[in-house]
Amino acid sequence: MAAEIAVVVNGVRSVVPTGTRAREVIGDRSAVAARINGKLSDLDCVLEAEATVEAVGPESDAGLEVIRHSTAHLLAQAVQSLFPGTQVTIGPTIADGFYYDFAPPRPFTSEDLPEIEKKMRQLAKANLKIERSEMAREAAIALFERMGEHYKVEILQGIPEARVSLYRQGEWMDLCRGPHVPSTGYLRAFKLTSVAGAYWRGDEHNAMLSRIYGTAFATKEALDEHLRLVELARQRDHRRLGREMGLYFFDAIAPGQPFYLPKGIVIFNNLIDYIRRLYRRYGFDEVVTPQLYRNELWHQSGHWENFRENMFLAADPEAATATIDTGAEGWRTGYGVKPMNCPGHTFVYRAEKRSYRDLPLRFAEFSRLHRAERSGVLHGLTRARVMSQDDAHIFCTEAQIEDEVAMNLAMVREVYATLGFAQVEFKLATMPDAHLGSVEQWRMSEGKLAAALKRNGVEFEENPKEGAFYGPKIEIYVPDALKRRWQAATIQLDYNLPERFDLSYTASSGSEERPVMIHRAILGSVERFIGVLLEHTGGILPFWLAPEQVRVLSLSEKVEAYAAEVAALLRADGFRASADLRNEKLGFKVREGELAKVPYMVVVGEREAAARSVAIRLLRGEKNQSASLEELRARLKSEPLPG
RNA sequence: GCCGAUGUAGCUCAGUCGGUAGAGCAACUGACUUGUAAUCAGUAGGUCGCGAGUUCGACUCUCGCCAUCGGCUCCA
Repeated sequence: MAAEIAVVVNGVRSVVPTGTRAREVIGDRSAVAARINGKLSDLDCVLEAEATVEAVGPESDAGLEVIRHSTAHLLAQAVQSLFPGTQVTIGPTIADGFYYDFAPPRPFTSEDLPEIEKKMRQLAKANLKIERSEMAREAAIALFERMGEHYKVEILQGIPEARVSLYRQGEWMDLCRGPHVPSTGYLRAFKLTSVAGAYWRGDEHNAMLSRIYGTAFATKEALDEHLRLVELARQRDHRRLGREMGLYFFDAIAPGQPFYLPKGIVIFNNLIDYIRRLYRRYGFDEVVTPQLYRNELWHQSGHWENFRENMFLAADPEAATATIDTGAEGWRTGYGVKPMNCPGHTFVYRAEKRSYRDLPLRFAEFSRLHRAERSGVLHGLTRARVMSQDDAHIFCTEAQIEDEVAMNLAMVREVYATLGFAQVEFKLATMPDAHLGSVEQWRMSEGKLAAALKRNGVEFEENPKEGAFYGPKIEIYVPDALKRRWQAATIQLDYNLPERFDLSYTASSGSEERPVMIHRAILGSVERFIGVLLEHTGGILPFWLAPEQVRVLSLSEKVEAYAAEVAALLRADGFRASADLRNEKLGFKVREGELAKVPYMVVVGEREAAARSVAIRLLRGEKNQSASLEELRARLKSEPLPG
């Protein structure tokens, strides 16, 4: 081995003795880790050959990740010292922090967090050195076996490498790939945020572990700023906005189902009207099919087998035995409320003899769908038990698939751009392990979806094995205020349903062929979309969607009649206008208008009444533009209506 | 469904050791006649989520159920 090696540190070349540690060649004392030949490593990593070394600062993405990962270890150390008998499992970093899953004698509660956090601070203050070591995998298994860490043993048994790395800080140690900060003193700004249950390895058949979430930053200031932003995001929660803006509410009498108030349904209806206008342009035909079907339908469609747990079922009161699922033929007497429109649409398809000249056929429907969601998953409008989708089923030939998917993607892009969603995530969900059809057919359909995506020039990632069992799909995700991702739009290929319902069309050759079905929704669930849209906009909706578009504020009793006349005039023009004639000061009325997020406030006092004019105040305080009544009406009429 | 937490007036929340409840906003009434994010005063409003149990006595302690919140699993 050479006595000296050449290193390039942050772009500067030098020669150091072999065995020098990365920390020694990096001058920067604030560094939390090193990048050696591009690989993230500990600062104590020994340099044994020529290397390029870069400092990883605490504020960089990689540095933050190291800090968070090390903080997760600190958490585990604190927990094991406070709660003997607790086993550790895994503790990864996540988008804004980290978590650690434990198997404790009793589950943790949020009341345990302050004590754990206090212990973490003590351990951080002790500035324990964090040391890496390696050992043979078998030796590590024996070691953790002795320590009673059965989950770690299970993890080790799944690791292919012969040698594994361990990290020790003080008396405590953990199996870990690293890297970590050099000592616990580097961890200064962290906070434990919540506790939750989580299944071991994410499988609900496994044991329920106790998970603790936390976050960590390079500085106290960055941590405080993050906590402040989280708090601001909470105020955008659509459940809060829905109540504050008087849009909808929920009641225990109908779990998971919104009561839309007059203002809320305005948003709902205008979104649907917008999609309807697009349907005229894109060539869709709207239909309405039944809500309640004999269970025979669900047997034929496969929903009985695959979706029954999520369906609301009802007995037939006229049946001799009014049961739902008892006895061999019991199901025939029952009904099921539709959770999807697709089976109904196959009946629309079958209503006539179809030929290749008819295709593609595009049937759209906005009917309400009901799904018996498990109680723990409900989440305001974004996860409800009733929803209306801007649903459509396209029946086409194999050769038409790519064009159809590309056309629907264009529609998706138009809608999301119009509604102001700049960062939409596209995913291509591919063949799952349990699937119908041949691998070749799957790869071909996936290729068609990918080609349609590329034709639209959108970036997308694969979502491996996440396709439906009957075909691949394109999923479109949008984030809520807390950056949780919700699936909105979807485009799915389906070879199964046409088969089950024996659909066919006459080809030009005269032979009977099987059409392909494409399920697609642009907004997805209109409920979910409204929820995400409210969080995205903070409730400040575009003019065409605003429940109340104009509010006329009267300055005193003397101008009551004029204010009412202005509002009536605007209503006659078709605007959603109201007048606030209450005996209150202007400042109070303006405040309420702001809180209600009315885009136009129109102030009228004696000056305006005399001149038959108004003072326009836009939302967010852009104020005081005097205008004649005609100017106001012209201005409102120039507000764009999309589609 | 699972883990943890929460549930008090329309909304947001206090309520100590077990002795049958309080504020602000909203509502209603009145005064004020208002110029761009909260005028003042008064009045009314509660089976303390629901049901059992312990106790002389339960908003408070115990159990069950329901709903909600944060996660997990599932999913649009």
